[in-house]
Amino acid sequence: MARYRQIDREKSVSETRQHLLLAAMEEFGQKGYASANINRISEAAGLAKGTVYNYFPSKQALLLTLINEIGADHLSYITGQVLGETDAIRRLECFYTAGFNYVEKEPLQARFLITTLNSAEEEFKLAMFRAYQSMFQLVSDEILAVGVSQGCFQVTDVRRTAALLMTIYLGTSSQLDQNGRPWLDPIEVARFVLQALKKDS
Amino acid sequence: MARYRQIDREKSVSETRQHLLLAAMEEFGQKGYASANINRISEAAGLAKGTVYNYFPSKQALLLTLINEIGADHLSYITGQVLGETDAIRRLECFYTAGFNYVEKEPLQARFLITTLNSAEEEFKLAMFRAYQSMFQLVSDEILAVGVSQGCFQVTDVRRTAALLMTIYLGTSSQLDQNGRPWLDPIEVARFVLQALKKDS
Amino acid sequence: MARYRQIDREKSVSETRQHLLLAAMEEFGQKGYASANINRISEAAGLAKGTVYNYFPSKQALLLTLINEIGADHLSYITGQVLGETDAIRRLECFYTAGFNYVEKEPLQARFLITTLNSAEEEFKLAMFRAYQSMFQLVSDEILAVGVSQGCFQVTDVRRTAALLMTIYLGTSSQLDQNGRPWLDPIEVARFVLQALKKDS
Amino acid sequence: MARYRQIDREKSVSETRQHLLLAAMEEFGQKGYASANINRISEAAGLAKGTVYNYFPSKQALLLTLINEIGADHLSYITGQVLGETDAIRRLECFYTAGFNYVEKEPLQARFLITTLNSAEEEFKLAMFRAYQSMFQLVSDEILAVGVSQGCFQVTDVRRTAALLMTIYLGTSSQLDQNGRPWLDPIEVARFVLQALKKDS
DNA sequence: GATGAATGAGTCTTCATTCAT
DNA sequence: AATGAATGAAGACTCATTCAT
Repeated sequence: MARYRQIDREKSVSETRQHLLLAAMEEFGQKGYASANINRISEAAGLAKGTVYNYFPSKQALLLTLINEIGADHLSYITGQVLGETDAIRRLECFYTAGFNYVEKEPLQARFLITTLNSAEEEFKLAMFRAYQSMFQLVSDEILAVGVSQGCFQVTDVRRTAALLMTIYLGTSSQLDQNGRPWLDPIEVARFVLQALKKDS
Repeated sequence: MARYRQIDREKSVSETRQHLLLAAMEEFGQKGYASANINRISEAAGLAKGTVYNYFPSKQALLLTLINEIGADHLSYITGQVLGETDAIRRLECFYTAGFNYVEKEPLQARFLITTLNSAEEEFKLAMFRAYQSMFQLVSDEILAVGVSQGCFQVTDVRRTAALLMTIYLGTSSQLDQNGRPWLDPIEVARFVLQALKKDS
Repeated sequence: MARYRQIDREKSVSETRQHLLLAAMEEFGQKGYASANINRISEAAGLAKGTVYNYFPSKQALLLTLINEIGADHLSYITGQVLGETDAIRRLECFYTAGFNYVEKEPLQARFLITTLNSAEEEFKLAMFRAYQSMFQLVSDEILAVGVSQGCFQVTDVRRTAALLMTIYLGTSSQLDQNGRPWLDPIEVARFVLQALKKDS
Repeated sequence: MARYRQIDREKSVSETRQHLLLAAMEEFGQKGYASANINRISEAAGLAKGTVYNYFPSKQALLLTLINEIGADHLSYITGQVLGETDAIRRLECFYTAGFNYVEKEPLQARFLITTLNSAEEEFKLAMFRAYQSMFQLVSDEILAVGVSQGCFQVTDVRRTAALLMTIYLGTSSQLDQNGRPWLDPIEVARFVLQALKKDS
């Protein structure tokens, strides 16, 4: 019963998987989990309806895979840049700059992450939080705590402040203009935050 | 076949409408638009399946009505309190305090607003933005601009800063703990923001 | 979106339910659980595809309902007739006669019961056994035990013998000819069994 | 893309076929035709998904092959033992004993046969009947007719009685306990039947 | 012969919506 | 106004089968 389309045979299994993940990322990012359509994902990846299920056992599993893979990508992108600096102030600037860069460089990934983070489904929100635990650590341990010990930040509660900084990052970086580019400026945001954190002299 | 409930007839039309809106608010707030279920809403309102359609022409219209009604409620709550103050700094504090109070006082409304604001469906996000236009005006005209003219805030771009303050409000007030109460403290948040805005002297 | 067929409004809810059960009985009886098609059932009942789900929450629940309802019907039919006799020999004859009559009178029910009893799905077989527990009791307590105490049967193990008699009933009554009528004769079967049970004098 | 397993090449074509038949027998025996899964069969046989189709043109053909092969095996096992006896009474005892032995010795085969015989699909039931034609002949010609001519059985209708004896065999031998062993005792069953058949003296 | 990725028809199930009562 | 039975489009998922390698 199975009739083959003129398959480009240069497409390897892992490439197909990547195409599916890409298509799924777009679909989930655009529609959210509940409205995402699995058949559309297969077809957007150039495959037949049921083919996603050769790669992922369920819609849910597909989303969870994406959360982990893209979350890790996002994280390593930001972590890499932040830890490239030693000065806490530069690290904080870098956090916002890298974060906004990610949105510009990988708008689909960014959109997916924001949509999923804001998803109404508790389960996926939780998975996102788990995936972002390390980013929270980054902000609290490698930026705030370092800034305090370097004497440039004044922070009463590191965890709450870290939560605030992440909230600001997530909120501002997801405000996009018509063209899907961030509307605010990471430098401005960083300046705002630094002003709030800086030690009164 | 339709038999009337022998219900005390004190339930007026507008009360029924309110029950529906209440039930819908909970459902949409909990599940999001796509996963919300119209039957569940009817039943939670103590009505039969089809009755919602006597009040609202579609699921979509129901949500849009809610966005406008609850948005307006939220807005007037905050506006009322903010404009009760004259000092810009007090207004800003009041903005965050009132905002957080709203979440504690009307958790269902707040949850609905957050969920809808974060909804994946562009249409509803837009409706929310329209409904929140006035809140944006409040922050930029009645808080920031006033603070600048009172000489206590230093702001380079009022609109962007207003966007930032609203982002901070929306982000922080939606971080709830296990019990559904805000995790961060509005005073702390206000202090953070004031620190960032205050004029170097 | 719902467009109505020219509904015969004389059809009450419970009639619809009965139509569905009837259609389901035929479908399950003919195809077995796994191959039965829920949409076909709705349509055979003169309803639209999804309508079964207004009456039964799932394919499985529909089958279980049938097992219980038809099982009880079958049981009461046979029990009624058997207990109408007092003599154990007459009761045994009556057991087979009534059983075969049921097959002729209610061929669809009978077919459903046989198919389900032989179903490959453990779950449904179990439900059938539960539903038939009482028939087993009937054979062992009201036929065999009575026959022993009346001195006309000689039985070493009542339970095993009851199992054998039920096996014979189920096996012979499900052997149908081209026209769907039992091929063997209940009287003959009863004579065979009586011969095997009768006390050597 | 196809890489050969570095498997010792002692596995001949016919061995592979046997593995497939074995795996299929288990699957069909456990799940029935409709719920049986061809992929699971391939995998249980240690082969890739598509490989079944090098041996059998379709799921259906695979089942039909099994019916014939296992039916023949079953038949020859029983026939061999029955015809080893000359006395009709011994033959009848032997029929049940051998039959029950088969269930204990080859539980998978037996389960397959029972499941298929009870299958809801007419087609397969028919194939089973064809495969069992000879067993029916055995009972009627080599047991009953012989018994009659030896003067030890009294039978009015040989064909119907043969059908009854087979029904009893199939019904009793498929009643298994928790451990998958026959619950009834072939000797008891044979005694029951002999009692029913024996000539009144 | 063996492989397994791809196919796509088919099935259960959900649910917004309609409308006769 | 309220009811709720009926509708049917839509979507997640299964799986027998094909065929390029």
